[in-house]
Amino acid sequence: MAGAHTLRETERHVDERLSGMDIDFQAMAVTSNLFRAASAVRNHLERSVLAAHDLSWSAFVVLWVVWIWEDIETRDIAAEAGFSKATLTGVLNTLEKRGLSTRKRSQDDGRLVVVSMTAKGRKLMEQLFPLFNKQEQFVASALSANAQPIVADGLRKITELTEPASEN
Amino acid sequence: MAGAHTLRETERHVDERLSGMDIDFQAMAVTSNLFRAASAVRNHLERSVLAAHDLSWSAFVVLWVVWIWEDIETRDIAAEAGFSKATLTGVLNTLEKRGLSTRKRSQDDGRLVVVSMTAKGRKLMEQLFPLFNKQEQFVASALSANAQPIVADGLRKITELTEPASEN
DNA sequence: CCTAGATTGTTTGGATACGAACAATCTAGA
DNA sequence: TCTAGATTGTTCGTATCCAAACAATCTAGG
Repeated sequence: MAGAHTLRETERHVDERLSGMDIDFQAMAVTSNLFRAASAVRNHLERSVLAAHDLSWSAFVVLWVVWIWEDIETRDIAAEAGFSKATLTGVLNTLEKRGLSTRKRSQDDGRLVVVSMTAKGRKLMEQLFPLFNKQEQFVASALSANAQPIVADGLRKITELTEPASEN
Repeated sequence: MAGAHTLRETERHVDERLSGMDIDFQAMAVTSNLFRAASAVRNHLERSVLAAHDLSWSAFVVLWVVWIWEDIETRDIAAEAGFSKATLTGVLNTLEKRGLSTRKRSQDDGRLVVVSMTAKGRKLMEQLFPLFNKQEQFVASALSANAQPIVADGLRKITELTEPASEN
């Protein structure tokens, strides 16, 4: 990541390059920092927590959603986790092969599939999530106690504004 | 995305599910909102700006970096854009095929490759980036004028804390 | 009861991304 | 000068991800 230029160097260079144009630099800083932060944090969490358990990022996200909601329909997992149902099919195959989750057809509606965790999967999450949260704490420690809720709130508002109504 | 549950519903459900454990909920909110926001914003920008020009996200990022830095070495592009040099090779092939950028070997060091934009690529960015920035402005409008620099700053600090020293 | 349309999960085909191996090139030390 | 090791961009194999097409199932309207 980091590379040859610091964040500040880059921002300064960008300012110069776009000086003639009518650009909202503050808005640009918000989005570009958003992507760099998300990518850096994801990498950090993958390396510090997930790699040791050979879990991909999306596998962990699905595991998390299922753990939280318990007996959740796949269409809801996809919506909650934030990727397509095609992708979800593959991830669920992997988790099932590893004995971490199971699928069963809904009795009410034959089109639906309900996912639930195995005891093994639950045990894994009970062990894994505290470690994960410790690293989340490390990430958040970059912010002052005052700034933390402002940032979390701001990100939530951004999500609500830009997230499409539904569908995947 | 959005799905069956609102963000608030989810947070409440999570709170209940983890009530017994020693979890830093504030830190969890920061990171989980970070990922949802990044994904939602990326989708929004892809659909509202990039799709019309048939540009992938990473193609646009590379184009942006080259546009800003002008005659940049590929190793620096990869670092700046945030993905591996293997990925960069593919993206540069695509951009070159479309006549948006060119590669040439460095004269000082035969291992290095220097990338620069074509006139066509420059024209595209001059047309495209203001539209892109308009949407960035829309994204940032989710935040109050006070909150914008706090969020941008917070994200920068998170990046600096979690980004590995270098290497890709 | 029947059927056209809607909904859901899976499959398919193609795009995107990365680590490891590789060839070309540079550099430091004898 | 010569050579072992380091650095760089590309290739290769593999994993991940998505949109579109598809089959199974449900639902609304006659």
